Amino acid sequence: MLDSTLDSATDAGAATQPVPPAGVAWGASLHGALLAHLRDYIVEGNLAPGARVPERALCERFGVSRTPLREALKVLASEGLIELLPNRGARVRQLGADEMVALFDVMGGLEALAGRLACEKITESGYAVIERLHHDMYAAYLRRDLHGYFTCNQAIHDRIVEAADNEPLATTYANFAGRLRRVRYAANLDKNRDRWGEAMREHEEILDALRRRAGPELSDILFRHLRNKRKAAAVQETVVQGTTVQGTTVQEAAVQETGAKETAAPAPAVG
Amino acid sequence: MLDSTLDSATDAGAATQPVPPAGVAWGASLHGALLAHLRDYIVEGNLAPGARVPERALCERFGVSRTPLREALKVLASEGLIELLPNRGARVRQLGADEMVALFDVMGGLEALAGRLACEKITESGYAVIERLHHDMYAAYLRRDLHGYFTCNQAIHDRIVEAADNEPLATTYANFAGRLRRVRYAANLDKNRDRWGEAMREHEEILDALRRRAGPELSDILFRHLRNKRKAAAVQETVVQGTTVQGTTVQEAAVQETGAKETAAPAPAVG
DNA sequence: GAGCGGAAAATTGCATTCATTTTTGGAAGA
DNA sequence: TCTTCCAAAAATGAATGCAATTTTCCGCTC
Repeated sequence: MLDSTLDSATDAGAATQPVPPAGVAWGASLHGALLAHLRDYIVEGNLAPGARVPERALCERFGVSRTPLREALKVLASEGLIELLPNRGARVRQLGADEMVALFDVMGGLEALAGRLACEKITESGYAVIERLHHDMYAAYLRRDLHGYFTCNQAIHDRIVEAADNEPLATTYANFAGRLRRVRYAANLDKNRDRWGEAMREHEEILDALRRRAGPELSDILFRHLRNKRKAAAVQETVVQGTTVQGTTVQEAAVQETGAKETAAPAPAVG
Repeated sequence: MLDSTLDSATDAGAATQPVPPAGVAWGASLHGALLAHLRDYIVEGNLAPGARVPERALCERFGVSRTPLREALKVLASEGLIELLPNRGARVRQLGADEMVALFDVMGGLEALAGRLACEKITESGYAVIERLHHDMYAAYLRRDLHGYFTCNQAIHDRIVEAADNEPLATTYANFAGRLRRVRYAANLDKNRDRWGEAMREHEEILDALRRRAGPELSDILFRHLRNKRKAAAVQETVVQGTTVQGTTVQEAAVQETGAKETAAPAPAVG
């Protein structure tokens, strides 16, 4: 059975990969549960980027034999989270700057699609929820509450994807979000007030287009929004180790292989 | 029944999944090779939709033991090609009408993204290739050459994705293309001349927008193009059994579980 | 003839085992 | 001291084995 130490490994309100990849009850089987746990384990940054994935150790940690673990590794490799080297096992995928740009663009394309579909399908109450989140976010912006801002921001984007009501889209979105999860942004909004204001204005446009159900327009805005987000973010891949955030807890920063250090709570996204 | 002129339209220039999912040399390992073979085997329709995936038989067919085969099945499940039922093995995923619509929309979103990125990155010579394909396609249209039309059409879309120069996008695109591969269209262009002309006009717009490097515009056109394609296609999921094309080799035909048999060739895409 | 147990057979899921490759560690030599 | 080489140890990739679940099939009952 799976070790209880992993139970708390899941992140706060993040869209890691909650969507069953194929409309199937994956969580039921040992394979599905192990896969989810292992994915979280890696996405959370418990393994340094570029580091080998230690089969033996993970087998003990998760209390399974190598067979199901290796199956999970193959799947994670197909998700792009790790890479398999012939006869050398698996390594945690390390993102170069260009790969990161590519992933960001795909995220932009997926959000653009989500926005367009959301305009077609969202209900009035669904819109109301997003509108309220938007106002909450604006309030957080006014009082310079980064954490509150981030939370609302992510919730808005997640709601848009949800409103698109497209299962493969949601799954794919979650996959790419997970891949980019370990990427932190050096230039967060503290140091980049201009971007913060700009992002806030973009969100005004987003809400407005959504209100008018202007699909193509919202689509375009969302893509540019993601583009600007990337451009504003001086990228830096870091490793967060130790206790994971659950609500209000603060993470410890542990340096691994990179000299980079991030003391504050994660600033997962700007914008 | 479908016209016999479409016989070879199956894997004309199709983008099944040639892109290595993670920039790794997958083909080198047995796992990678088996995965590719098995994916093709299913995508080609050798297993009926909804049918059980016979582990034992496939092990013999591919000459491997169950361990690597099961690993491949897990990956294919994560790709959405098959589904895993706890203690009941794998089944070939069967697409309902709504799921098909969802997949088509994602394809539209991915092509829209590809078009936008292509406008940013395509070279003049890259554009020239697409332009030539476009003219070839138009010629095929004029002489009512469905096969030629399909081939050029698919090549154009593939080239756009290629021009986007985004590896995760290409991989994801190939994945969804594979999922939709078994979906055939009852209302092909023979019976739907209106759609054919409309599709041709849309492609004129596509080329024009690409020539002007009008990213957002091309993005929008491509999404609508895919939408129209779906709407025009009376959908019907079929099983192609029997001879599969593998280079020049011809595989044996084996009827499995469904009496359904389709001798004529697939009409993979319209427009 | 249709519906219903129930045991045998097949299948699945996972652990274990084995051959091969890679990595490690240290001794020998420059 | 640094490099090179080689054997031991570890790790990987795949096959096999085994318990548990599911499916099949045959006889029985209604």
